[in-house]
Amino acid sequence: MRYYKVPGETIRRLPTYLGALWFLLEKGDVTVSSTGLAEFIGVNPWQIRKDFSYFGGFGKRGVGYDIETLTKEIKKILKLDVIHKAALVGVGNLGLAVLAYPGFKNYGFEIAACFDNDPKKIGTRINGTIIEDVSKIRTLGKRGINIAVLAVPRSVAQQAADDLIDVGVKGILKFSPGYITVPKKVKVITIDIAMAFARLPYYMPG
Amino acid sequence: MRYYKVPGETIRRLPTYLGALWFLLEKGDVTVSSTGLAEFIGVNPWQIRKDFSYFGGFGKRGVGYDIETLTKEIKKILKLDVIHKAALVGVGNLGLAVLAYPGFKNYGFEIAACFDNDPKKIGTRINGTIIEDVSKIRTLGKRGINIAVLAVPRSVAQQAADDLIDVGVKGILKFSPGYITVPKKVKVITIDIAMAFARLPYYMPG
DNA sequence: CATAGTTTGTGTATGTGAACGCAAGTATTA
DNA sequence: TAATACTTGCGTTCACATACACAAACTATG
Repeated sequence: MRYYKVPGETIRRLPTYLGALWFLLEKGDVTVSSTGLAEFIGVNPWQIRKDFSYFGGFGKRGVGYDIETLTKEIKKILKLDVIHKAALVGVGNLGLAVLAYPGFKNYGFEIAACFDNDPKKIGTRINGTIIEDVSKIRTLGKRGINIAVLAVPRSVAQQAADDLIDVGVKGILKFSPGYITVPKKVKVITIDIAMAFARLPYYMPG
Repeated sequence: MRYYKVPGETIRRLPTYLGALWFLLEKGDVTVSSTGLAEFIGVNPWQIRKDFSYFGGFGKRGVGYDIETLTKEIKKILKLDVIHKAALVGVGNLGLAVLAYPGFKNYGFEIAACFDNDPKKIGTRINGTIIEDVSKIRTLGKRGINIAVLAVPRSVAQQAADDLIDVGVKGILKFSPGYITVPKKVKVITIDIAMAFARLPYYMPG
């Protein structure tokens, strides 16, 4: 492991590789070449090899990559080799979709707490977790949760984020549009669906 | 307008600017400087000026940018100055969230058709549109719809995309994980929630 | 054991985007 | 009108990411 200076783009691609590897593993494959993996994902083979080389290289020349080993190594790099407990704030349509999303478990995430401010929802059980009042966010610190999914309207996103950070949350996946201010040591990744959508017409012919 | 060679990253940022401008307009502001807009969004002022300069520059030196004019210009660049009818394929949790998402209208999108393969859902009305059987996708061509949101499981994503492209869809916003093959003239933007999530632990301290 | 055929790992060239600085234009004030 | 303060537009420099080529390492085969 060199970890010398890993490009952000490489980190962005690692989860993609992971997803593809699971698929191949399920299919019964044992090893895969950079070429095979590349055309499965839709990128160039040398891109894949270069990405892995930042961490020392996981393959065997003349053979390829052992899928199981490679999976483990990538998980280790991304710190996904331990279970991460996450909290969901905002159990609206989007929040429900997140709860039902099958992909999270694969990556080692477990939604261990849900919060909402709608009295009608509070107390109901969904997917095995009881929806709590947002005021209970401050109990999170003791529950070993340091990741949160923010699926609330823009107007309350900053407040919710502040509360989460207060109790030790270090990473936030935010679905609300707009910019929020957070301390440097907190990582926020924003998915703005409408904004992704808005780029489509530009690239469409006609 | 020079349109000489616009970086993809610039196009990626334009919707963000649009979102911020709406907010400022609602607040009652009339003009905004690159510095003001920058700190509102969380980027550098020269980034914003550079981005606009690719299109010829919309501001007035010593004053700033007229918010209303700027909004119109950005919409024109992104081809958002006309209403785009879109189809939703897959009315699961995520599909419902998309339907309920308030942001789309702002950008000029209208979900004009919904499809699912669940007999229990077909025929029911949601947000003003009736859910149709996926076999009805082939009627889309006559309805002037050339954009689609794909919120189906990975296993049927390729098939659904093929069907959509057959009837003239040119742009797809895909939520399913995995890679799909499409003709060059079709633009696919993928949002893989789990994958975005998977990057978080890497950037978190501890 | 030698040879042919694969496939990785990585140094380098090329391309693309971000950061910066500054001239040029605009408003304001005296 | 002149001077000052402000803000844009854009050329240039620097940093990062991709594309590529090729030596090194491994397998298979006769």
